[in-house]
Amino acid sequence: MTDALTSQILTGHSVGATVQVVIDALFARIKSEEYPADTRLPSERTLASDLGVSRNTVREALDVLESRNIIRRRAGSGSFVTYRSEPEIPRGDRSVAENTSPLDHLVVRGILEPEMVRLAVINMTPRDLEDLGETLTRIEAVRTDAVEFVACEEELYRKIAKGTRNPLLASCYELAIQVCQQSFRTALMRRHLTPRRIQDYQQRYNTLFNAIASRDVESAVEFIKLHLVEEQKLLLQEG
Amino acid sequence: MTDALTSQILTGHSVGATVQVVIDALFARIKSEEYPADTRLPSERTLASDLGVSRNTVREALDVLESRNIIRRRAGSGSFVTYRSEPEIPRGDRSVAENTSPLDHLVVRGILEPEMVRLAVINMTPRDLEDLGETLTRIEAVRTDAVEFVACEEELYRKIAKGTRNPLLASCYELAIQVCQQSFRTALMRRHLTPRRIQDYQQRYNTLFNAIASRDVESAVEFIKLHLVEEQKLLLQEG
DNA sequence: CGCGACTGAACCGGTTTCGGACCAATTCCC
DNA sequence: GGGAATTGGTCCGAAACCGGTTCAGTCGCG
Repeated sequence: MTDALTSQILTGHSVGATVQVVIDALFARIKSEEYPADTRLPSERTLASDLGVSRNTVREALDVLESRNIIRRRAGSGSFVTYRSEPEIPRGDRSVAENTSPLDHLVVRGILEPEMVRLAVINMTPRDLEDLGETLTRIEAVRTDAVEFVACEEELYRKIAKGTRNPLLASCYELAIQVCQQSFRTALMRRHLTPRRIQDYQQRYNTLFNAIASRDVESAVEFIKLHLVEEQKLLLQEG
Repeated sequence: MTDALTSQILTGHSVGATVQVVIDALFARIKSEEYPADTRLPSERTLASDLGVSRNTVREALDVLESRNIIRRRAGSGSFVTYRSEPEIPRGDRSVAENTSPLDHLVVRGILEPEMVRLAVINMTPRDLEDLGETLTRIEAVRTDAVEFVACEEELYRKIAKGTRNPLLASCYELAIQVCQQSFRTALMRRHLTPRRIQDYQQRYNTLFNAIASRDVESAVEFIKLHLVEEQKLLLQEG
C-alpha cells in the first residue's frame, strides 16, 4: 500500500507534515485493528505524548480522520473507531449468502443488470468488446460441461460489469455473484443445465453480445430484462 | 541510466555545474522514491547542509525541479514531491473506494434506492417503522452538527435497506455506504451542509418517512427519485 | 582583470507546531 | 446525588520552521 497515496486520499486539503505523519500512524493502527472498530482510542493527551507531538497536532489529525468518518468523537467521552476494515458482509446475522434466497438474488439482479448493461453498452471500449467476444466464444464452445458453462457465464457478466467503468457498481455485482456461488442455487441450477438448455442460453448470450457490440442500448437492455423474466419463470416453476 | 540525457531534459537552460549535480541528486532520490510522491522533502537548509552546498544553490536546483513540475513549493510549509514514478494507471483491483467518483456513487444510488424503497415499503414491519421513526427523531433533533447529521442519514438508509428483507440488496447498499464514507465525497458534502440545508433535508426525510409509514409505495419511490435528482443537481453545480 | 558561479548571511512574511489555560460534557466513584 | 477526574472543544500567544528575497563576499577561469 502506497502510504503517500493513502495520505493524499485521506487528506484532501493540504496539511502540515507532522500532522500528516500522525494521520498515517493512526490510520495504520486502525486498519491493522490495533485500534479495533467501535473501541475508544487513547485520549488526545495520551496520543500526543505517545507520538511525541503536541495535543493540537493530534487534534488536527483527528479532525481529518473524523471528517472521513474513520472515527467519531464525543466530548467528555472519547474518540471511537467507526472504520470497518473489511466491508462487513458477514454481520450480526449469518452470512449474507445463507440468508439470501434465490428470489432475493434474482430481485437484485433485476435491479442491477438492466442499468449495468445500459452503462456497459455506452462505456465499453472496442478493446473491451473484443475481450467480451472471446468469452462468448468460450461459451459457445461448451457442449455439456455445466461447470465450465457457469464459469463462462460468470466471466461474461463480470466483463460487462467492469465495462460500466463504475467500480462501485461492479463491486455490487461482484457481491451478487459471490452470494450466488456460495448459496445452494448453483447446485440447483446445475440440475437444469441440460445440453438442450445450454444451447438455448448460448443463443441468448450471442444475441445479447450482438446488441452490445452494435451499441444498441435499448435492445440490449430489453433483452437482459427478458432474460431475467425467463429466469424468474424458471425459478418459480421449479422452486 | 543516461545522466547526461536526464540532465539535458531537466535543465533546458544552462545552469551551473554544482546546481546540476544537486538537481541530479535530488531527482535521483525522487525517482528512487527515497522521497516518495506527496511527501515533504527536507528543508532547503537541511538539504544544503546534507549536500554540502549553499542554500542558494539548493534553491536554484529546486527552481528547476519546480519548473519541471517535479516538486511544488509552498512558502512557510515546505517543498512537496509531485512527481509520479508510475504514471498512475487505473488499477482494477485497487480499493473500490479510491476509484469510485461521486458521480459513480450517485449512479449506483440511483439504481438501488428506488427499488430499495419500494421493497422496504412493502416489507417493513410495524416494528421496523417504529424503529425508523426513532432515527427520524434523531435526525430532526440536529441543528448544526453536520457530522451527527450524516451519521443519522446513514442509519436511516441502513434501516430502509434492512427493511427490504433482502440481505443481498442490503449488502450491496452497505457497500455503497462504505465507499461513500471512505471516499472524498463526504468532505465535499459537509461543505454544503449548512444549517439551512440540514433543515431542508430534515423536511425531505420527514416526507419520505410519512410515505413509507403510510405504505404509499408510489409516493415513496417518486420521492426518493426526486431526492436523487436534487442530489445530482447539487453535485453538478458544485463539483 | 572581469565575469559568472557559488557562498554565507541576514531579513521578511507566512505556516506549523507547541504549550498552556479554560470550558463543557461525560464518566467514575464515594 | 454529588464531587472529582477524565475527555474532547476552543482559543491564544510564543516559538520554531519554512520558503522568498536580497546582497556583499569569495572562488575559478578565460
